[in-house]
Amino acid sequence: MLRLSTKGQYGVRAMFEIARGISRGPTTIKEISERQDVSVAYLEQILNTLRKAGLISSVRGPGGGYVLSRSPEKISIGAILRELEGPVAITSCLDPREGCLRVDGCVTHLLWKALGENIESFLDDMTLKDLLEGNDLMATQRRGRRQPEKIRMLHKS
Amino acid sequence: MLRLSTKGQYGVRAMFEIARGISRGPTTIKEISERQDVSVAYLEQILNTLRKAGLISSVRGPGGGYVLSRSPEKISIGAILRELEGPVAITSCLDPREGCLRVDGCVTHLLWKALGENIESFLDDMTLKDLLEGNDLMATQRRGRRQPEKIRMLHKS
DNA sequence: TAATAGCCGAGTAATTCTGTCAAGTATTAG
DNA sequence: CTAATACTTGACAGAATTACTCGGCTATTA
Repeated sequence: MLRLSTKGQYGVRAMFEIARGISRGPTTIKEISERQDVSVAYLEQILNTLRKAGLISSVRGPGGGYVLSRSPEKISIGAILRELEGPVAITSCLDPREGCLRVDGCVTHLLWKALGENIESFLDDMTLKDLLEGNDLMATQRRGRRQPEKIRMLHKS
Repeated sequence: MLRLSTKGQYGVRAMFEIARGISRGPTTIKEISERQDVSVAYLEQILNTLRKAGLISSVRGPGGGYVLSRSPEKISIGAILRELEGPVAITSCLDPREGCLRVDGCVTHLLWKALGENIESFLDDMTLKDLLEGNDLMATQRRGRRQPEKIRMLHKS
């Protein structure tokens, strides 16, 4: 229940790769493809959407690739997913692009709305920076470093 | 993004109708169909699943219908949805019925897991009783009654 | 000017969703 | 006992969505 499409998942993983490569300059589709095991053709489609949305920008020609349009802590997971999969909308009723006929007097409507807001605030609060820190942590956790705030939650299990 | 299937939605609405009809005895599929505007044939499928799961029980023959197997506050929305749509699993990786190859060292895995747990606790905490109270509230809210706890959240907008 | 790298639109196979349909079985009122 | 009521079950099918692929193009730079 409530599954995310591969497009959204791959999109987040691609953005993570671009963020991770910041110091090395633009990251190519080919690199992302190899590191995240997603086809080049599919990534083209995904990254194109994200570029048009202004989350990343591209550099063409040799030495080119993709770079983040702003710093990792300013790019939320929610922002990425919204571009690739549309707004959080548990039911079609709650999709601003569709609309609902029987809103009034519908308890379940309120229920789904509250759930949607819950999810959205989770996703909007989590950023690429958090993913980067979570990744650092996983790589070094045996050495007992200080754990970044939000990532601790990600590690309770 | 993250849409619930109609099966799950109708299932919750059907359970709400059965809960609402408690004082009148068994609720028939036909009644649910009329009140919630869902076809009888589709409801048969849905209610059958819920019956096999032990959430409702059926009474056959004239005067029959469906009744809750336990009291409304003991039936969570999460329990209903899990029967109709399987466990919360943002990605196939997190579906216990499937499994994941690349769990280790995958930050996004932790992210989706945390989101899933968040959603699940929301759904497991919300029960049919809350829906009933929310409904009462909507019917009488102009008269300034005391608002049940959880429903207040459902009314912040 | 050739190689690199992104840009773009169309198309398609597979899967999932959203139901319908037909033919039962159990129960009870009369 | 029988007719009407209601739930039970399995199969199936059309529509929509997903998850991609493919072919050809444009921009940049070494």
